[in-house]
Amino acid sequence: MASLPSVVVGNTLKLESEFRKHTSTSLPFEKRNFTTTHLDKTLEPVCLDFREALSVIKDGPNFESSVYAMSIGLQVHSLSIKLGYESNLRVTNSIMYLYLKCGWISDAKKLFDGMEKISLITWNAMIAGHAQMMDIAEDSLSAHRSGVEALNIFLRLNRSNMKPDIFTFSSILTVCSSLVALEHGEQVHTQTIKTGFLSDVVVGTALVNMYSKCGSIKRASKAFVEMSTRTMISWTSMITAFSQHGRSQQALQLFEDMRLVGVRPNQITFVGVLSACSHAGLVDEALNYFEMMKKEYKIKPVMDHFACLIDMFVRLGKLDEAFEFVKKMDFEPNEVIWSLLIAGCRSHGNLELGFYAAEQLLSLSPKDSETYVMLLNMYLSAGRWKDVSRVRKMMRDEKLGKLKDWSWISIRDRVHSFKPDDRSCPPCGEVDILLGDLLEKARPLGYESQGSLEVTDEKDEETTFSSIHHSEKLAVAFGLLNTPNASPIRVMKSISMCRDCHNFFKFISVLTAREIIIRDSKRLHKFVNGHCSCGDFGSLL
DNA sequence: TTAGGGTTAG
Repeated sequence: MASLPSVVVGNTLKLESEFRKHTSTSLPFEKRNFTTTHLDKTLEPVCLDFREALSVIKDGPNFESSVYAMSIGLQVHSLSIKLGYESNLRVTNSIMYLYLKCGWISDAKKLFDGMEKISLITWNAMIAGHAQMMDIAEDSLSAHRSGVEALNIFLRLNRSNMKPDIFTFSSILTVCSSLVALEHGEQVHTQTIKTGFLSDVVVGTALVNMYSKCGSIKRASKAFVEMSTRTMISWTSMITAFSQHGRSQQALQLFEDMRLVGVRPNQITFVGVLSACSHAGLVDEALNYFEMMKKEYKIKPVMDHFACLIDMFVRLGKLDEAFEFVKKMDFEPNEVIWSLLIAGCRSHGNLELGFYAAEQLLSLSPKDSETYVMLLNMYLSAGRWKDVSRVRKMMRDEKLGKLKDWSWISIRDRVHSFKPDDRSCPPCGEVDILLGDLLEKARPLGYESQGSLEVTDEKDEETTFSSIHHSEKLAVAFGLLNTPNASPIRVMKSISMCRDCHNFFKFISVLTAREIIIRDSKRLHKFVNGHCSCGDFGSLL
């Protein structure tokens, strides 16, 4: 293998500093003084040490800058071919990571398919790259597709003559968590035991996270206890896991244990801690930890921390205090903060504050379909027709269509998808019969179908209709029919659950004596014996 | 001497 050019004509550092200058700014993307021509000029005299240049590009702090970095990446790629490094695995693998990180999936595939020889790192790049695609995907649908593709690549790797390593395992476990694919995750767990890679702290942490995200707090906790070493991230994962499962006391206890053994928490740890307080309505504790974070650990609060605190006040119905906190922030509230307040105002009947928050939210020109639908529902139920048509017009202007309601359930080696308007998906007859049957049984127990508001894309008018065919209902029914009695049902959903479905699953969990775990676009819902781990709060459509 | 992996609220 030819060695890489270590003598740099021009200056790699120059490229680095230019790149940093344009990406570390807090200016909104469109206001940055940043042009490709400018970068071309920077790049021109640079005959690169490819690794260094690429690592600079890949570490771009956000998606937009990464996309811009592609203009450099492409040039580096073609330069690498011109200079004869096409078959240099280190170079090619780096370029693969770059493409995948920037979301250029087809280019990565083209590169992968065209490579004469590949190494384990190439496989790992493809898997980790698809895993990261899940995070930057525009919607849950494409995120899900990336995840499934990552699983397929992992299967292909297993069938090849190469063996996965710690990097493969940690990536694929993350994919399993995002897909709520417990059975795949369990298989990977077994593999990590057989290969001895489970002792790796990153693999162990990924395993904790996988079990938690798949709804099994018991096994997450077991995996955590069995780790021989733990990093701050391992502790944070477990704290967050307890918090997400509504086990606030355990989350806080674990945080104290973490401090006791001298592991320093970070910003993300405190998000877990504060959200645990929020779930349990522990106002004093939350405020104490907030102070501790600032004073003892010198961690600057970010929007996420405020969101936890505001969420806490909103849950308790203390809307004025929530608003006070919003005013106290050093920065402008974002879409999430206003949405929290609006949801709170709706459930606690404080419409005036809700309308005020809605105006603030609209002035941020949100791009998220779900936000618009939430606003639309709010105005509709208040009979504010002027506002209804205003929001509709904004949605038209933003070219936002109907919410894409998809759900997935992973059973054994297969992932099954469901969408409400597709009556051709898996055996629909049986699913319909079961749903009808459950509906009949739920009514005497007190279930009332509420119907739900939805926005149609073509006719530009809302219709109220039964939510009986919402995708997660189909997926859960399919799961009930195709898994052993008493085993939990795990479903992933592309958008927020609606109130009606949320209510319905409580009854189903009683009627079928099953745990029903649904991860929607917002959070984890675990229905056990008529109750949901979200405490019936949270942004339901 | 190596390109690569794990944690964030609603």
